[in-house]
Order: sequence, then structure tokens, then C-alpha cells
Amino acid sequence: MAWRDVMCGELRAEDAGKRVTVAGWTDTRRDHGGLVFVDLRDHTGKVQLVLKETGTAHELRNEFVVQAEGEVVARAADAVNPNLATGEVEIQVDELRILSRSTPLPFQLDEENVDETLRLRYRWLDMRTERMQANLRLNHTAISAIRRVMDERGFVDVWTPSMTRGTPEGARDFLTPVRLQPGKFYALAQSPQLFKQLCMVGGIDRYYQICTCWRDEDLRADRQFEFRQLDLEMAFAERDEVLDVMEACVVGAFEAAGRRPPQRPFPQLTYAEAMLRFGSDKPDMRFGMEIQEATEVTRDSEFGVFKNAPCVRYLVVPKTFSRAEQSRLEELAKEWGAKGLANLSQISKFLSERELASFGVEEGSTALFVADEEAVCARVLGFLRLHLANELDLIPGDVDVFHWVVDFPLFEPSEDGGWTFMHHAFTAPNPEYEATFEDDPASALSQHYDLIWNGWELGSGSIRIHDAPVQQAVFRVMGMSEEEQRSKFGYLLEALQMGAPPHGGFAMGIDRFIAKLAGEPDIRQVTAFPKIASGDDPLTGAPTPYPDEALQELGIRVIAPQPE
RNA sequence: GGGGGCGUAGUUCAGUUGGUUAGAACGCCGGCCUGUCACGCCGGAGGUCGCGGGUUCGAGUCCCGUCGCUCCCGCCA
Repeated sequence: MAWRDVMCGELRAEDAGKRVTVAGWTDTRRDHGGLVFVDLRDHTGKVQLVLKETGTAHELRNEFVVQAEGEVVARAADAVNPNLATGEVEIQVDELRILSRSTPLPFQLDEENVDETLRLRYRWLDMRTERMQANLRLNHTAISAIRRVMDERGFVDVWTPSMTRGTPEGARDFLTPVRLQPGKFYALAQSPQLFKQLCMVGGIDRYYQICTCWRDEDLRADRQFEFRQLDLEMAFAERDEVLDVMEACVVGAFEAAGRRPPQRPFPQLTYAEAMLRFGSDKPDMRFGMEIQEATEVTRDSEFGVFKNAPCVRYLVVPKTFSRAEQSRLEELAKEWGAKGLANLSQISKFLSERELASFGVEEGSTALFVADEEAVCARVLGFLRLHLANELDLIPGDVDVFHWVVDFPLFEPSEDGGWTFMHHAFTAPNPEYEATFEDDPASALSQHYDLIWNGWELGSGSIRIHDAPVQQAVFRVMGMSEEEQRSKFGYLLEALQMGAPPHGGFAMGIDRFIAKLAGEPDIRQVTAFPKIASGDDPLTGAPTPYPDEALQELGIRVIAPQPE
């Protein structure tokens, strides 16, 4: 006999008269002595059980798992519960079996603000809540929709290794010792980047994967050690063809989730424009309050701070600030790297008519200036813009703004005074810089693009280098010797020399996307078993030390951290 | 590595200027109850106020240290 023949949440008025068997969790119970009501719950919803003369009914407690047999009965008009989808009926139970008991719970499932570490410690309970049920199911729905889009467009799911060659550049690797070769390590893949490019050389044409990636960096609301990305690559593809596929995925997921999808195509913004207007390469464009440029106007200013600065920019904020508020903002600006934050009302006596006229600040507003290197102006005013928008509640909560940021620089200055790639070493330069980037790395733009949703970076992609000499030139700009190139990336260079088609692709952080789709503030809420910020898993207690014998076999000796 | 916030029954929280035996709600245990749906009523158990030190006649409350959680910066090609 089946455990159940109908789901709790499915019963409706027209089911009255049927004999059914249901099974689920005891949600709430109302024990009247000779009559006991129980709301029985499964993932489809709840239904009211009516128990008379069933002695075991009094034994029921929260979250017992029970099976009940009985007749579906229409409720009397005055007994209908309009708050319950099944509220027009109830089950008159004649057989009740307790399948599994539960100890008292460490927290109540209907409590909203339970400490998250406690929720994660008992995630199997937390998962029974409507919130987590909805989130985990949305996860599935969105990914199914994305796989459908991939399938329709001829993408092939190819599995690539998780254990691979370490990459000392970029994020820290998670290392995996290798018993057969003590002292050597695999790294867990930070992304399948090179493998998917090799798939292009291998003629797969359109590759995709929803794969786990690992990065050993500090955890955040939107970062875990391991996360999934929608990873795709297309041969013989132009940039806009890649963007088109990604937009189809986003729209497909929105539709599957029952949300109004964003308008296509998504607008494009260049990196230079994003930095100038919003001070960020992932601008939140749900609101205005754009950064204003004043460098030209203030070049010959009487105000020394402006006169001597390579760049002067400001933000016009629709509010006036008290002295205390102003100094708090200035403090923040300094934390972000500015030397100060000038309030127009305090410095206007140093400024010319021409300067003042050009700023055009209305009554009730405040202009806040940063004078510094261009990068500092952009960064500080970009942070300030977001900070103030949040504080002044200027961000509309009910809009979804998707856009692309394109034309990123190819290189950025490295710590040692040389050049390093801005995103990764395989991004192709824009064609007009192909001949010049090696001599002039500073001004070269790349074919890299980012997808932004309401100020969240959902993912990145690029047209890749498919030509070995260009790839080698990029390596040279980064200061890599011939030798180093061969030992680290020889296999890539070889592949590029054996018939590599032009190709490009994208990688989107799926967990981030789904968290935002679910309206959750962090990815833990859409992850079944996430880790907390310390890197611990409160459920299993991992990570744990390992016995010396096991480590010895791997050729590993643990050096205890020295006290400071 | 740096900065901010939080830490009081099982849970969520309150706790005044430092002042009697640290409270409430929910949960838990016992009892009563045949139309409830956040059932109701009666009774009960449950606390190292994160931990350590200090100031004080007296500390949940003030000070110092420390631990944990969390958000942010750094970092995340």
C-alpha cells in the first residue's frame, strides 16, 4: 500500500466524499479533548485533520510524521477557513499512524528572526519552512529554465574536471593533496575557463555547464567557498551573440519564476562611462544622482585643493547636511581613500562666479566634492552615491534594471609597477588595439563584458584570444617569460596553434542570480547547506583536523600557527 | 589584516539612572475541554545575562580584555 495517495495541499471542495490517505508533518494541533484538529503539512500545503476517538491523536507533537486515512468532508459554511487553500474541506480521520516522532525543536518553524547559525545547524528543520521550500524550488525552476534555453540553442553540456592545475594568479586555490605523488597538489577549479576554450578548439562549438567552482577567499553575503556558475562558450560568435544567449537565459528564468522579465536587449554602457557617471563598474542604475565632472571648470580655481588636483568631481545630493552629518560623510570618504570631502556651501567663498554657475546646485541640495586622482574621485563618489541613496531611500525597490558594461580596459597596473590583466589573461583586445596593446597597455580596451542587475555583478564574459602570438603578447605585457608561458600555459598555446576557432563566452554566478530572483539578501538563503562567514559548516562541524597517519601518507606535515 | 553592529530561558525579545527573588510571548511538561484553525482555560519546569577580569556597598546595566555570529573594506583573474 502506498504511503499516501494525495498531497495535503491539493484537496478541494470537489474532493468531498473521497477516501484518502495523506502523510506529512504535524504543523499545528488543537486538542479539544474528545476532538482533535491537526494541520498536516507537506510541501504542497496544509490540510486539517479531524480526529475523534483516535487515542494516538493526543500523543501528537510538533513535527511528528504521521499517516492518516479517512474521508474528505466538506466543511460547514461557517467552518470554512479562507486562509487555507484546502480550507473548504477537512479529513475525518479514522486511522492515524505515527510514522516518526520528534523531540522538541531547537527553534520554532514559524519564527522569522531565528539566528542563522542555529538555522544552519538544524538546516533540515529550516528547510521545512515556506521560505526555504520556495527558495530551493525556485532554484530548481530557474536552472531548469536555463537548461531549456541552452538546449534549444544547441549547447552541449560537457563535464570538465574539478581537480586541476593550480593558478597562483587570481584567487587562492583550494588544494587537494595527491596520495600517489606526495608533496604535489591538485587545485579545485576556480572556473573551467581553459577547459571550455579547449572544447572550442575541439569543435564542440557550443559548450555549457552548470558547474561548481571553488575559491579560497573570505566569505560574504554573496560569496561562498564553493558556488555554481552557468558557464558557456561559443565558437564563431560575436560579442552580441553571446549577450543574446545570456539575455535569453535571464528572461527564461524570470518567466519560469512567474516574474515580469526585463526588456531586451539590455542596454549597454561602456566601462569608461560607468566609472565617470557612477564611479563603479557595476553601477546601480535604478536611480540617478550621477557623479558630475568639474575638472575643466576648476582647473584655474582660486581654491588650492581644486587648482592642484588632477581630477575634481562632485555629487549633488537632494538634502542639506548638519555639521555632524557632514563630518561623518567626510570620515567615510577618507576611509574610502579620499583626502577630504568638500561641501560647496563651505568652500563657495573661494570659488569664482563661473565655477559656482557651472555647478547649478538648487536650494535644499548639497554638492559634495572630491579632488584627487581620477580613480579616487570615481571610487569615493561611487561609494558615496550608493551610501547616500540607501540612507535617503532613493532606490526604488520594485524595478529590475539589467544592463551590460562593455569595453573594459585590457590591463591594469600591477602592484609591482608592471601590468596585469583586468579580468583574466585570455580576454581578447578590441580589434583596434590588437596592433598597439603591447606598446601601449594603458589605453588598450578589451572585448570583456559584465552583466549587471540592480548594481549586482551577475557575471562576466569576453571574446577570447584565439591566436597564439596575440596570447603570447598578452603574457609578455604581464611580464611572463617564454619559459613561464610554456610551463604554465603551454597546453593552451599548443591548442591555439592547432586550429582554434574565434570564440567567446560567459560565466554567471547562478547562486547570486537566484538569491536576487528570490528577493533574498544573501546566497545562503538559496543554498541548501551553506557555510558561515568563519568558513565553518555548523551542521557537520567541518572542517576537522586529520589524523597524523593519514597526513603522512599524503606527505603533509601540519605546522601549528605561531602565537602572535 | 581593518572598521561597524549584535550576544539575556529552547526560540524571539524586554530589562529605566547601577538597586529586592532577571521578565513577557511562543515552545516544553502536567491537567481540563466535541468545531478549533495563532483554539481556550488552570498549573508547572526552565537562566553561568557569551566568557574572563576590573570599578562599586551592589553590575544584565559602567570599564578593559576575549570569544562567537554578522555586515562592510582589503581580498575575490
